[in-house]
Amino acid sequence: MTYSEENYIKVIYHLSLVSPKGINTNAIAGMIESKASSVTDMVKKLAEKELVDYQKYQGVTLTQKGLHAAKMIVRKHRLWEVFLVEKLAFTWDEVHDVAEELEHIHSEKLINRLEEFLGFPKEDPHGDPIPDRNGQIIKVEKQLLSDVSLHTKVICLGVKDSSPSFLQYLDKHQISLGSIIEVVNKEIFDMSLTLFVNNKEILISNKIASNLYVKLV
Amino acid sequence: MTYSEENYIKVIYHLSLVSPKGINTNAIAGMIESKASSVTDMVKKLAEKELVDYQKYQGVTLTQKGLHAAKMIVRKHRLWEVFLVEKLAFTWDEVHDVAEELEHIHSEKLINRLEEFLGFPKEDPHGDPIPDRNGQIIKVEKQLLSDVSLHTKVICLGVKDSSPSFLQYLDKHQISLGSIIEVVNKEIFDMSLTLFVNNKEILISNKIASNLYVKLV
DNA sequence: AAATAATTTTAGACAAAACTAAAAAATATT
DNA sequence: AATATTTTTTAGTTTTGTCTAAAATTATTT
Repeated sequence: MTYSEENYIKVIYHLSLVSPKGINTNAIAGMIESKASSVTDMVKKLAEKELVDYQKYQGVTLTQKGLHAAKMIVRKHRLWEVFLVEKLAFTWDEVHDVAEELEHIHSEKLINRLEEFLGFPKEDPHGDPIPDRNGQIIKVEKQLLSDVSLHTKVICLGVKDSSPSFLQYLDKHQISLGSIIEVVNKEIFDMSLTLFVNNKEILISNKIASNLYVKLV
Repeated sequence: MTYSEENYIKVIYHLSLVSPKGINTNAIAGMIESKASSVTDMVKKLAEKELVDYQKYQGVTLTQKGLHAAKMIVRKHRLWEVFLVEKLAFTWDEVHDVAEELEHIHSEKLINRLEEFLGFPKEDPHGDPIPDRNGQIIKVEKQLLSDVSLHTKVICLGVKDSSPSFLQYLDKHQISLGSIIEVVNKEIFDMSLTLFVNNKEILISNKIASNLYVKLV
């Protein structure tokens, strides 16, 4: 598989998680930052390689083979992100572009050894699950911090939005994966929250709260 | 710089270390495993980018800019090799192909952080020097084990030949970078050596000895 | 249901990086 | 020095992945 093919497969995978029907040409073009005609060309090639099912004008879906390939790319991306953050002290917002390149390194031995070296992490620094070597994904039932009821203690699992400005905001307020958060107050007027984190009280807007995934206890 | 351009620059660099004149088209083609005509094409492009000096029929030499680019690629290759061996338990003979891919990851921050994480190593697992972030290379005066005189203690620095069969031989006999070796006996007839390594005596042929770099003490 | 709008595909073109085959230049040989 | 050989370059294709512009199809609106 070429660099470009891998990117298409990855994008189709991410889009199918959101809408499980056939993925449209334009949606793919938007993500890849290319044109619809380029997507049609590539999709035909992927169909010939039996990585996707494709019928003219009906969009594409991944085959079993394509799904597995996609998961392996996501696995690599997320394991490299863990490496960058945990071992090389990258911040949340710095990892994505580098991982975008590293995910294309072709060596199963490398990625399996890396996984072992990192202690078989189950999630990446954004809280997204890391597929295991068979493509199995363990899902944690997570909810948005904005939906948590008053006086509940939760643990931070990840983010919904992963734009640099948001990730930098979290860094600044020392909220990271695994942070223990208690909802101390909810303001009815603007739905802002008062949290107890790191032995301090901090105030966050509803927009922040509705982009943070957490789970109970 | 594209993947392919980087490979050409790297090969030209390695060839210029051996013969410091203009590097011929055929030599490059041999290393890249391509054809002379392809090399001519690429060399023209590199000349336009001012990475090499090129005159028809006279071979190429790296410019300052090209030399620096080459050293940065070699730096990445060798740092990744150290990572693979020291952190992911790859053996000497397994690292090259993977490092060949990893050397093309474009992130200065990544490679500088990796260098720090590895403790600023000065040599890769084959004993070859690692250029620092400015392209500076520290050369250690090394000699071949076959040239060491009797009853001398030396430390293993690297290999001359790096074919898998040789590297596997060394692994099997537990000779690695940093191994302390004493030459206990030299057989005049076939120039084979008896070594004292790891508290054991082992016998090695002259061919082995003349492919191992060592330094005194 | 016809007309309009949006999406998708086709057709043809281009740039990068490789190739083959033939021409040109440099080396080597007699 | 003339000829033969090797090396290098040119010219013309090919493949991969992209593009624009036009045609075909599907979706939406009146």
